[in-house]
Amino acid sequence: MTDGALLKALKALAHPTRFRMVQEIAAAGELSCGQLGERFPLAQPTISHHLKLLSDSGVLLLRREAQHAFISVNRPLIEGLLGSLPDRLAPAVPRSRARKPVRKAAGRK
Amino acid sequence: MTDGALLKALKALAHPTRFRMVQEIAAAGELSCGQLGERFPLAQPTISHHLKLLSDSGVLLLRREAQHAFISVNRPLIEGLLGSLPDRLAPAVPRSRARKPVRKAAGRK
DNA sequence: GCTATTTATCGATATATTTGAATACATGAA
DNA sequence: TTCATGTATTCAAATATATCGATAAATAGC
Repeated sequence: MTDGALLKALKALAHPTRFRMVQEIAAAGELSCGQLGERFPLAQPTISHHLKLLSDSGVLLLRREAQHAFISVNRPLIEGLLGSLPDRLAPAVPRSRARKPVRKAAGRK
Repeated sequence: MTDGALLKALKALAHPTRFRMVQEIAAAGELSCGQLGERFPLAQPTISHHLKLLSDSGVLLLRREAQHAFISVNRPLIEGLLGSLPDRLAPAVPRSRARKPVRKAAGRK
């Protein structure tokens, strides 16, 4: 996979309101949009917009029930994709030129 | 520490050009601004601006020598601060209400 | 059907970010 | 000092993002 998905998630998280939204939801387990909105001094359309960015990037999950939308954090993505950030950004030291090929699996493509 | 520094680093990384800049520098070990600039179809002031954001956030380190500036990645920050992202965002499951207080250190505040 | 509730979308405005041309700054060499 | 090189800053324009009021859409209850 390319870095596209990771970049999208980073972009979604790189805003103080959205970052905190994820923290609140993680702490609560699951919240409705309205319940989340009560915790921020922002208009409802603004909350809705931020939630859209977060779920479009995969950071949050939406569960729909009647006219409610319940949101939770996508833990696998947070631990997997975001956890891989250091490695994707700056893979351990590639040293001069790998001391031994370590038998790379058959070569790329 | 608050999440301020982390947010700043995320913001710096959440741009395709800057993300790739860090990758290039990580792969090369150390590059001058000019050498880095050759790898991107952007004007020199633009490169300089992106590098400023990245070093202001601590992701890159600048070493100055004569009229050159050599840049490298701040690996401790990448592994430490960025590595802590999943935990800072969504600290492991707080379960219903902690099965046993585990003796919380004296209570908050 | 109508009404209330909850969330999403549209449209406009305010603010922030990205970009590059021109220019300044810093340093080494002549 | 003057010139050349490499990097930073200033300024302005283009683009993107954040915000909110108004309104739409979906749905439950009547």
